[in-house]
Amino acid sequence: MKTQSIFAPVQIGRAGEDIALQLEAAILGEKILPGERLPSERELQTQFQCGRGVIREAIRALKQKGLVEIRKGAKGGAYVKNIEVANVGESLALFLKQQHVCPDDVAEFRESIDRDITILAIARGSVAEKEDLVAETEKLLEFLGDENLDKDSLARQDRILNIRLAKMSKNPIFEWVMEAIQHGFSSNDYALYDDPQYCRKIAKNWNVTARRIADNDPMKALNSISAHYALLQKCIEERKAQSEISSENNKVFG
Amino acid sequence: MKTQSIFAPVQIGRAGEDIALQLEAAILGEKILPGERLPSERELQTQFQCGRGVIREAIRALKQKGLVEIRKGAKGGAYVKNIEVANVGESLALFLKQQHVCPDDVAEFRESIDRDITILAIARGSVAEKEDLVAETEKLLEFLGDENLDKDSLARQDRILNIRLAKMSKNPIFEWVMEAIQHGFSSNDYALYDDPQYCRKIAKNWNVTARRIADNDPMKALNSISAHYALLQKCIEERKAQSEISSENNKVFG
DNA sequence: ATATCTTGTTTGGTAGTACCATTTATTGAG
DNA sequence: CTCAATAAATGGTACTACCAAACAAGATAT
Repeated sequence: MKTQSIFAPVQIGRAGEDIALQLEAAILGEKILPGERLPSERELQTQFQCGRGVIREAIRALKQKGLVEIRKGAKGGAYVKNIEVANVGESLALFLKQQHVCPDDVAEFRESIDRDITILAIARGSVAEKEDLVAETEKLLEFLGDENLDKDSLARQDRILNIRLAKMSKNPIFEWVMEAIQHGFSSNDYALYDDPQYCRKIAKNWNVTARRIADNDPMKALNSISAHYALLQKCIEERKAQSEISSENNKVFG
Repeated sequence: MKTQSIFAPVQIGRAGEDIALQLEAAILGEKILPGERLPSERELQTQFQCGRGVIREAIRALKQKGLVEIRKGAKGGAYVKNIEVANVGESLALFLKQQHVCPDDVAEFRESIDRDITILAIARGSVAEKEDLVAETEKLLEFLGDENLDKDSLARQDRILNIRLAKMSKNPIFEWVMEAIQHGFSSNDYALYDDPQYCRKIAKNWNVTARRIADNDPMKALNSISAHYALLQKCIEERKAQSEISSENNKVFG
């Protein structure tokens, strides 16, 4: 029960954000290392001299940012963890969704990035990595041989290839961007794998590209990359033409 | 107010997350448009049949994602807004910080993106835009002429130039990536502007690059871009050598 | 009649309590 | 020693009460 003197420090408004910032600073400043846990909510409540709700909101913010993982029960609490690319990807995906980004722009961007990555991968990837990449593309061809074309498997394998190639650039940012873009915009590729014809072409193209990378032939590899996206563009266009009829508006909550 | 039928009550654990997802879906599904507001916390409390704390946490999550903006007072509440690149940038910045991404990698990535953008900008930018870009670079040179080198002004102008160039690519994704990267990693550029010598070189380089873009000379323009990042790399290295001393460890909780 | 002040209402922000569900640690029976 | 019952720690939820800010409408002064 403090009588509000005029000199009283203003704790007004947004205490939760303050606390969140302090905790975030502590984590980023590595005062609390990944694997360790923050004090319990009730403990923080006494340390910060505030209600538990405020603490909860602060911790929730950290959780949303991917800085901590929350566990229940005894020995539970907010455990500091390493941020995963998925978090950034989610953020980007949300953004792309809300902005109604046109698929062509995404494809164009991906092609540019892919070309950049390919150049770096040829220059920096080890022989083993390059051979591995070729092997993975051959897995893709195998999937294709199966009778029941499993769309999910194909999409997953495509994703693996992209990430593996990105890793070979030895620059984590390219890897991140690739993950984020894939996370945010896999729908187009998915559509691509709906059509068995495109499917075959894409798989073959991947294989050729990988071989050219293994052969350290940048120019031809870039050609393959461009061909890949030319296919994707074509597929997008066809799909656009088709889906101009079906414009469903399903209400989610009724 | 006939918003009642939109949301469904929740029973099982993690009610807060459920609610956050429902609200998010409503926003992304454009049931609630930007500029409009969600029902008040107390209203949602009755609609979802739960405590107000849960509602608050859900709304806070939306706020953290940048989906809503919260205002106090009458006519206050959670107003839906368009997600800004800043949100993606923040998320990225956090990631880069915690992962200790090395500045060289960031510079390399930026150079790649810049080159991609430049090609597109030459191909798609209007004559007016190109001349405008040159004019902006000359502003940079003017700043340089002033006695009191205002670091902030220079950094801001540099940022403006990057964004303007990105805009000329006519692909919003490049623009966003550029914004995100700048937001997440401006410190290096800042360091660059600390040194008047680099400052002058960079400004001159910008001007040359802009002219080459205006002249529709891709190869020479790319050369300038590479020169720009060579300067940045050099600056980063020098800085790295200097700052190998400062390492403070302050404990927060005791 | 217009401008300004006062008051009331709405709404988010915070504090606090109580209770539940889950997880881990401890204890006691066999 | 093993395993089940119990206790303790901790997040999850509900509810209440009050504060602070923003806005609206009415009352008052000029």
